[in-house]
Amino acid sequence: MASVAAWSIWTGKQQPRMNDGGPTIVVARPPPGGLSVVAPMVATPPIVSPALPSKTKCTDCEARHASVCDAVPATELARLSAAAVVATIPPGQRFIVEGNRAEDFFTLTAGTAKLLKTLPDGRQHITSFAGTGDFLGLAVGNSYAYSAEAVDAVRLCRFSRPKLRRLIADFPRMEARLLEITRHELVLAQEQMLLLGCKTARERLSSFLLQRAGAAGRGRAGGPVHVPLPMTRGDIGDYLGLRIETVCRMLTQLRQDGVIATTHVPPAIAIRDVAALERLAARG
Amino acid sequence: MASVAAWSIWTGKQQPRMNDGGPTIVVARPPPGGLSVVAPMVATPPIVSPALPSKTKCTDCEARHASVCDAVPATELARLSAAAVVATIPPGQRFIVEGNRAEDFFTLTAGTAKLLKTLPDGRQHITSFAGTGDFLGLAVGNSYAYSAEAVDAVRLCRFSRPKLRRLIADFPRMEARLLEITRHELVLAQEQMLLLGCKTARERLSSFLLQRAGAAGRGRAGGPVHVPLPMTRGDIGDYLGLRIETVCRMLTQLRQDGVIATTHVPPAIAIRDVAALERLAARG
DNA sequence: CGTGCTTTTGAAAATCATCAAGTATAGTGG
DNA sequence: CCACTATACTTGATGATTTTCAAAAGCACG
Repeated sequence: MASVAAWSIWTGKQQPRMNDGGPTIVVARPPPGGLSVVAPMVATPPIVSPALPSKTKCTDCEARHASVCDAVPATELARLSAAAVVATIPPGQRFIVEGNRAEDFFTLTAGTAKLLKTLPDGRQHITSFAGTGDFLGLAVGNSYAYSAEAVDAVRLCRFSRPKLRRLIADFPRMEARLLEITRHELVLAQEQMLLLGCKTARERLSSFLLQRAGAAGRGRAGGPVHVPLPMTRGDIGDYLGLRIETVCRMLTQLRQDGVIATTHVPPAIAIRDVAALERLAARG
Repeated sequence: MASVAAWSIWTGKQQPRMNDGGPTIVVARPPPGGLSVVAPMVATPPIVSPALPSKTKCTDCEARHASVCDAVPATELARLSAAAVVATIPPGQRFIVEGNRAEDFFTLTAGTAKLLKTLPDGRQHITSFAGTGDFLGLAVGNSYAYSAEAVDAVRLCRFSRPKLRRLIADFPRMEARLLEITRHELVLAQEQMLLLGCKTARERLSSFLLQRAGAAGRGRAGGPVHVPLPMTRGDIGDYLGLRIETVCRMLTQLRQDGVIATTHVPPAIAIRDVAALERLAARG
């Protein structure tokens, strides 16, 4: 369930720069919504940490067992809380910028974020949607390997690189957990490559909906499966290698075939015929 | 340089089944070439270990520093040699079958292998081409996550799961190295997703050739860059999400534009205008 | 009740896939 | 040494899926 997109904590300077107070910028109120599509590579990602007080306790965190934090013994959670800074990111805000220095790592505790890579001319591809428990901050060398942007309201814990390194040194199980999670992430990436390389538009959409259904929790037997879809059609397209219009058309088709039903508020779809969708996901 | 596609040594039964003599089948001579396209999921992968004697020493291995074996101190290489079984795989032979029990892990010491995932209806996607130093055997649970097939003559070292686990226990740096390599693999996978999701056929081909040029060693300054291409056009298509005919046409186009030249023997291309190819890889 | 954004639908265009055929290369056996 | 076969590669013609361009419809917000 918990996927990672983790991090190169050890890469780069072997000698950790300790007194690293950090250039992380904390902004009270970000420019509302408007983010240019073409990533402003120069912008330092503003981190918002309003509303929720930082003193939220790890002991109460419902994301704990789904995340890397699970590797910290319950008796030591105070250590973890001390190292983490809780923040809330408003929808649309980019909190990791590909190519920027990787100073921080994040664990999502609520909401959904999209992880994306951008081509020089502005085309972009969403490599995954991160949810509760996911660990973010994969870096190549000292730079983030991808950008991350809040889809809906996101709550997360921020760990500075030195503090995370320290935690891992103190709790070696964290390293094993990161490796495990990374392996899983790699398997998912390979499956996504299979989808992008082989599948038709309808197969992609069907696979995506089933994947979301799985991520949304164990599908209860019987009735229609309810699947939240906080991301836009454009996001879905960027994730599946399709244009927004194609996503729309395929959803319309599935709706007309009675396989799914859609709701605007909350943004979601209901899978009315799981078997049919599975058939479509595999054989078009 | 060394990529991994590594593997869930710890996943599954925590209790390692020690006296696991192993069902690994060793065949002196495999059926020549002919492998059905649709993977026979039932077949146990035959491992061929002819010609080269198993007593090849790790001390002499030119792949050592590019691989996970680099984590074993030079003074302890005898331990490593004792754990490894050297084998040679003839072109076309599948030595890892997706879905089969993951009993062994492999380090390539020579040649090129293709790692692929197959859809129930036979469509397949090559997730990567593995070369010297690469570590193979990524598993989900106890089953291999992908198949692997020799492209040209492949030499590799085979480690049984228990023996590798033991090595890692004895040389903890191996675990760190595996993590590092896996991170790198994940970054590459994300870049491939970007390619598959966004790029046009010509951009894909150009990117691929540049990638191969990089894998083939640091391009020397000046003259045309020589890039070995041991895989078939069909393989390239399966890797790039294109059909074989499209691969051909794009290569022809690049040739006619004077950007590359091709040779049949040895199978390779020469990049005559690196800058032009880079332009094509980014902006079509 | 406009304004702005996302979603949806339609029609035309384009890229890439499919179908088909022909060429080249290597290996085999007469 | 040369047919003969098998495989890989190449090219052409056609077609289909998906993209692009365009516009309208549905909602949210002030």
